Amino acid sequence: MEEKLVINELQQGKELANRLMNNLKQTSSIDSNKILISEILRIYQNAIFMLSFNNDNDNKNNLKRKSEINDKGSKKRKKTTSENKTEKVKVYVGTGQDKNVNDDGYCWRKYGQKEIHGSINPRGYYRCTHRFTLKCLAVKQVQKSDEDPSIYEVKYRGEHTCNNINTSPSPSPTTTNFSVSMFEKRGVTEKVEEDVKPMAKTEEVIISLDDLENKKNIFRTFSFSNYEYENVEWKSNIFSENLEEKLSPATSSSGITNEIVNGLVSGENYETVDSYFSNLDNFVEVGQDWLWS
DNA sequence: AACATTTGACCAAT
DNA sequence: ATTGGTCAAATGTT
Repeated sequence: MEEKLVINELQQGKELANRLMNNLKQTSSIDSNKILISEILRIYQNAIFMLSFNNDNDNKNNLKRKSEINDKGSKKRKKTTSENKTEKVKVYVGTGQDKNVNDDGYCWRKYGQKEIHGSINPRGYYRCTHRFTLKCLAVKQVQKSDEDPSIYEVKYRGEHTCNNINTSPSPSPTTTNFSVSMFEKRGVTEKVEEDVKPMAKTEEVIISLDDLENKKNIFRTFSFSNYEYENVEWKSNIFSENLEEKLSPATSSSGITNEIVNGLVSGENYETVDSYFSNLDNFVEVGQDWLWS
């Protein structure tokens, strides 16, 4: 049924793209087009995201072996003893427009930063602010992608037991900024939805925003398949199909690009949306640079 | 004063 | 010896 979610996302993405194409032929408001493009980008990112997690599941057994063997060893790792063993990890990829990647509804406190071998960008380590007051053991790692500086890879580990005692009027615990991330760059900060809605002047835009709410719910309720915490680079887990590719990040990013382009291109007809956005690189560039500047 | 961040040291695993 | 994750003192911010 996760597959159905992906298909649903892609179908709606195509529908939105078609609508955008019609808008472009006529003289629609720029804002309305921007929102459509944002939605399309977000939908495809969601779909890619979902698919990549399915791939992780496929590889799960291969990756699992090592740590299981290790668990039988006599050595234990430090004080994490209590819940030790197989910790669950959630990973999500946000765009650079997630101006504040940390703003996921929880309060985090940075406790470390490391240069990672083979990576250009350092990895930041965050723990829940309520670690000591409420014994909330959730942690996360944030690392800017080397391949695409506009992408942040965030790895979550451990469950929040703090019930998210907010220090600020921010989203509910289950809300992520992912769904609305494309809108953030324009705005002044925090109140993303409120920044967007005032520009909902045309009917087109209003419909899009309604869709947006639906998408947010879909994405929010989509349950990513957790997988065991492994030594294999989690960044590559997201983008690679096989282990060989994981070891050569240079090829992996282009790998997924080609996959997606192949999926999008359905013919030579220039009038189709598919060919209009036949190159993902341009596609992404449109979303990130041309869109808001 | 009470937080948060930075950053080198420390530790476990390999 | 190397690496990734965490600690904690120093420093910064509110």
